[in-house]
Amino acid sequence: MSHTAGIRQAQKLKTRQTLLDAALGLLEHQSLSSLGLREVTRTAGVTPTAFYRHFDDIASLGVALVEQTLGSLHGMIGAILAETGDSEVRLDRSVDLIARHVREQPAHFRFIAREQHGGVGPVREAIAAQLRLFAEEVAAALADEPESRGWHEEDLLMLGGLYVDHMVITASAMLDAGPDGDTQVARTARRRLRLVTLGRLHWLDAPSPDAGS
Amino acid sequence: MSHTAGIRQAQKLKTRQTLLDAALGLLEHQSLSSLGLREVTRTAGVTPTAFYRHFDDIASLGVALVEQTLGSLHGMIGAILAETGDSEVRLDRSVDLIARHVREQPAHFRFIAREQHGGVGPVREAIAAQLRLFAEEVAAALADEPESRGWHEEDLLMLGGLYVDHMVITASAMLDAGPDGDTQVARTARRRLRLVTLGRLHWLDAPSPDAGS
DNA sequence: TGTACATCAGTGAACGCGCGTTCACTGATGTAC
DNA sequence: TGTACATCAGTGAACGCGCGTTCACTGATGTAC
Repeated sequence: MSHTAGIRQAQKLKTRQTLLDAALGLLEHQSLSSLGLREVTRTAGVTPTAFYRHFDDIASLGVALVEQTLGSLHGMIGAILAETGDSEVRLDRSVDLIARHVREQPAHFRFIAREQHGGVGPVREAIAAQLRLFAEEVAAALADEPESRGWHEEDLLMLGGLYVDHMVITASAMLDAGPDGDTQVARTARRRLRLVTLGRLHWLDAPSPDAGS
Repeated sequence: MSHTAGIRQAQKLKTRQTLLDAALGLLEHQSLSSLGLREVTRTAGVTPTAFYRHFDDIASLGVALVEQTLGSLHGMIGAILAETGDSEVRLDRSVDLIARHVREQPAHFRFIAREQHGGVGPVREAIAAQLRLFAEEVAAALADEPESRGWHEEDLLMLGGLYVDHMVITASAMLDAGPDGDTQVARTARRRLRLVTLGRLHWLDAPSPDAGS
């Protein structure tokens, strides 16, 4: 049986997490492809060889980091989608929520923004897959709203992707702006969202050019 | 005087360009921060030490690459903005133009997308500065259109930035999709642009929440 | 035009260094009886 | 509960390798007279 904690297993997981945390910290000022195995283990306080007990190489540590990092953001997406009330208020709250998360865990957002188009293939693919899931989640939530009556599924997915991409862009812009520029970035982000929302409300007014083909 | 070609200077510029081209080629499959000086000179066919006759280090080669790469894209922005006619047609043409440029010089777009949030500070800043310029160019062009009557300058800049960001996102998505997925990406990109354009047309219908403060 | 000297882009050898990976190991944890 | 053996997370020494950077150099190009 294995219902006990398992001291060995617990220690192993702890070391693994230490390695992931060390890597995430280092990645705040460099990209994954320039991150060294020895650099990570040095920061984590373990021997270089210990690394191989947990990951094949830096790339697979990167993939694990993607899953952990974007997993922690699922809660955020949920919170945004659960918002109700006036659309203007919801919009403000969404931007505030992103801003708060970015301030609370900047390293996570920095990592995703940096590696989304970075030099490590498997990591890029892992991020793309997760963001696609997010877009689908958002699309599904949008589908339940009255404003989405009559929308094609493809268009809902397009809109979901638009929102997710803008979430990433906004987060990244906030990181670049620093704590002082936050307000201005949030202000612009809110306007962009408002414009997209306006487009959404008038989507069905316009004839769809390729509806018949 | 120096109105003559200057054989020495011409040769130096040629070598410099060879280094830049070699680097751009290598950057198709890795990021700048993992690019080695020796790797570049080996590909360019010169001695490692020759590198220092042209650049202080890899980072400053990166900055030079940004200027050259985004310089070549100014023409594209101009071409898109010069389009006239039905808004639906303009929109299609814009996406086609991006698609063509991405197919013709994938390495340039890949480099910008990758290093926009990459690990090399000076390069990140150079890209951000250039994209800001692009956004201002677009905003200025939008200001001349009848649809922009009554718009605040700040909102025009917001819209310009929105278009530029989407250009980058679209280009990046096309690179990821490869030649087969191009059509689908272009299709989604067109819909996103249409939605943004719809939002634009109804921007002044809605009351601006912070107009009075 | 011809000569004598200066410049300087690119060379080639050399350096010290940190890297990723291997290997045999140690000792705490887990398991069978 | 106690003992004897198995497992395996983490150690520490060692390796070969490519890196960025230095230095004195060479020889074609540029310049002054």
